[in-house]
Amino acid sequence: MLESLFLNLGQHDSLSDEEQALLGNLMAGERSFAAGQDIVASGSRPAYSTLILDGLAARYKVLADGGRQFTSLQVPGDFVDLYAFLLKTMDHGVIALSPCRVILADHSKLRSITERAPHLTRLLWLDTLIDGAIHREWIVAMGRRSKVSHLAHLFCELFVRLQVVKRTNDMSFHLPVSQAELADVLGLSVVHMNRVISALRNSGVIAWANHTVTILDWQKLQQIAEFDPTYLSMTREPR
Amino acid sequence: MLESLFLNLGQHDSLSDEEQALLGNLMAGERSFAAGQDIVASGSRPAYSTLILDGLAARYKVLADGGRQFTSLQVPGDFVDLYAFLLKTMDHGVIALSPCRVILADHSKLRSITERAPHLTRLLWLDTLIDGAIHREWIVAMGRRSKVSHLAHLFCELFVRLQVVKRTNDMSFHLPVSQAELADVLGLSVVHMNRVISALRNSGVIAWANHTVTILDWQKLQQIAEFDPTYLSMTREPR
DNA sequence: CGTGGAATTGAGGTGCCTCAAACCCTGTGG
DNA sequence: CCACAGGGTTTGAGGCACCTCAATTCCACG
Repeated sequence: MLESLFLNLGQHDSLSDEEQALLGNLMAGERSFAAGQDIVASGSRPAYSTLILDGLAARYKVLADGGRQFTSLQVPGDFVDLYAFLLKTMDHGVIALSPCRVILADHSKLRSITERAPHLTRLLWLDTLIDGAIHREWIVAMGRRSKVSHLAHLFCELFVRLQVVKRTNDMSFHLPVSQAELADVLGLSVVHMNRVISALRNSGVIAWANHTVTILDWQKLQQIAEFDPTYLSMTREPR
Repeated sequence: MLESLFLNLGQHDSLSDEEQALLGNLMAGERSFAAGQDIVASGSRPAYSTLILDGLAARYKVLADGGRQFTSLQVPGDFVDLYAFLLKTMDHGVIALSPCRVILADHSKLRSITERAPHLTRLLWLDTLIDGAIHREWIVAMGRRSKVSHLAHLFCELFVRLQVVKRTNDMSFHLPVSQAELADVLGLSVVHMNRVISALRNSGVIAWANHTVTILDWQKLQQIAEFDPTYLSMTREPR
């Protein structure tokens, strides 16, 4: 059941049986959320962190004028709010974009891992660091890429991340979001989001139907995106 | 000499004398960098992390067309690349925006802290988590704020962060960057950056001369920025 | 004084916005 | 089985934000 978590953490360094057992003991209490529901509320002080088992979620902030911005997308095997363990107060919300099955990690147990399992602690820390690396990549995309390139980059990133947790199907993956939601990822209006998607479609590198993205030309998609996966730390080495 | 680091880490939770001593032992080897020099090169695999003692630095990425985007600004008391300890390979560079004095932390020593000092480990982890929180706020600013609001938000953030490490002077702080460099923070052209600055100046909430920003109306600046410092975790509590 | 980098201003073009309408699904009730 | 409702997608049109290219001014410094 924690397959995705093991795949996710295990791609950066090897996970011992003992560590897998510790994680098995850490994660407890499954929950389900419907699409559109808040998994974690902004301003709350959760006593546990949440791991996604199935589904797609996103972190977001809402501004006074009602504008919403997603700051990340979370896939199976991702902790949506591991940092809340130390940050304490949520300064943003986490919403389920599709039906989500999650499982919880008590902060008290996380704390005891930091007291007794340094290597596992480093791997969990690493998980939050990759989160940060993805944020930096998003900042670059928002600031200096064309919108088409930004979208291409997002697709590259999602494809690679989903591949790690075995949620791709050949060159396609499920992306259960509306164009309005995607617009809140890229920081665009719905109308313009639609035109950017059309442009990428018309260039023939991707297809998108039934909430499923198919990469038709991976080479060219990476080129449009200037995608370099280094920031995802996909090498297995001692950490 | 590690005053800024102690102020920075100590604002979130209390730092014991023992922990201060550990940090004193950790940090060794002072270096200086001139404005414009790379402190850490993109693609490198540093064996140590770098703490800023004095000066202003920034993380950045450069795209194929030459466009540059800063992904963060680093002030005294900040680790510029603490995450390299676990991420291993730098996927971006760090540049000195003003003359910088720094001091180093061997990754081997950092590792031993994670083996023997869990509370200090959590505080260092927290430091990287706040980094991430700042990134999320930047993403929101780039995606959904007006450019004037974005700039105002940046000034609010810098003022608060600099205040923590005692680098403000009443309501002013030193900001040794050109407008072209600021443009690479906000993701704008130099020309438009200049117009955004003018707009904020003309609204009477800030003054900016001799590389020094003076906040004339803190209330109103926060209002324009919709600034809520929660994300900076400026509360002292057990972590 | 002269010189080079930074700041500022002007002007014309493009990207992205908003408002608005049409179209296309899919699900639901008669 | 059809009609309709409602959300999502697509298209059109006019306007503002931000771009690029270019010129001018300002300043610090040799």
